[in-house]
Amino acid sequence: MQEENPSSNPVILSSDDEEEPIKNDYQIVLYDPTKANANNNLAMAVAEPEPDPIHWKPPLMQNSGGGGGGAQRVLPAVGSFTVQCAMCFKWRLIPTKEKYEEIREHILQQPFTCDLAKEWRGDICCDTPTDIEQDNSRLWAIDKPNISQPPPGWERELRIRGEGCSKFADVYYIAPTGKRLRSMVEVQRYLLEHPEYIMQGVTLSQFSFQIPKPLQENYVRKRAARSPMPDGSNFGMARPLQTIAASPLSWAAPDDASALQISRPGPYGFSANTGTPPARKKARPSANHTHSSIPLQHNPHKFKIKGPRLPPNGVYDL
DNA sequence: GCCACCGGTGGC
DNA sequence: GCCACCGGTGGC
Repeated sequence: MQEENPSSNPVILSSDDEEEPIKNDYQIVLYDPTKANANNNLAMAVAEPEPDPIHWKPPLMQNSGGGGGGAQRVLPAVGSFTVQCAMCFKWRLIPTKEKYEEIREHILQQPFTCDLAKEWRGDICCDTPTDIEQDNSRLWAIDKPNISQPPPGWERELRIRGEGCSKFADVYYIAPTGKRLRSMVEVQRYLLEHPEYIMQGVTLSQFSFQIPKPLQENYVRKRAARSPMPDGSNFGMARPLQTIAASPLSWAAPDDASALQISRPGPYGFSANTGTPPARKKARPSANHTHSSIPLQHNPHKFKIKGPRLPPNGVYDL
């Protein structure tokens, strides 16, 4: 495993070939040209190449509906998708989101290679120059592998949050009725209320709310420490107060080069060079690298949900 | 009033 | 630190 890059640059740099393209064999990467009308890949890059949180200003918002609480930040839409060839490590743009989801669904079992791109680009092969260089002009994020395609008629929507937010992105599923669902619990509830989908064969295993991981270090604001007092109290505060005068980022976590595990593939890391997942304090069943099937898929009819806000037995029947 | 977006929390 | 979930809120 190569050392992580302490700078804020993406780790997979130096474009292509020679310079060992890094540990990630066939990572899927979403990249985001950071703004609308960026239908087209090339160098849209409205974004400042240098992340500068202090002076960062949201680009003009081309209104997409309601606002959020607090400071408004732009949510760039993912404009394009790219997948790395497992043979030559070059990036290949995937023409549609649907195609991308199709590839992603079985990426572990069926690694992507340039050959597969012949389907939409007949003349392509591993000798063809890379479609896109990894540089600072775009926001790069490593997606999770083996996410089911949404059921027919449903859409999986990924919304990237602005820099400095507490999370990188949100996943929503849009039901055929237009209803937006934002968690497994909500999907569960919705399916129970609309048994027709269950009759059609829709199961929870077809949903995943996993989000990609940004390569840019510190894109996501780090969470303040909990319960700093020895006695467990927190001076009555759940977190540091963010005053109006303070920059939203002024109390962000201090610079910390050690916080860079962003450069690795996610918990499901599909880095063929290492074959090892990032070290975790505790191996969680669903994050176990040794079995590569989709989490939740083992028993499509019974889905055990972790977490506090659950039915008493923690098990939903579908 | 709706809902898109963001923050925060508990658990691991 | 990451994940899953969901409440709050402000713009529309």
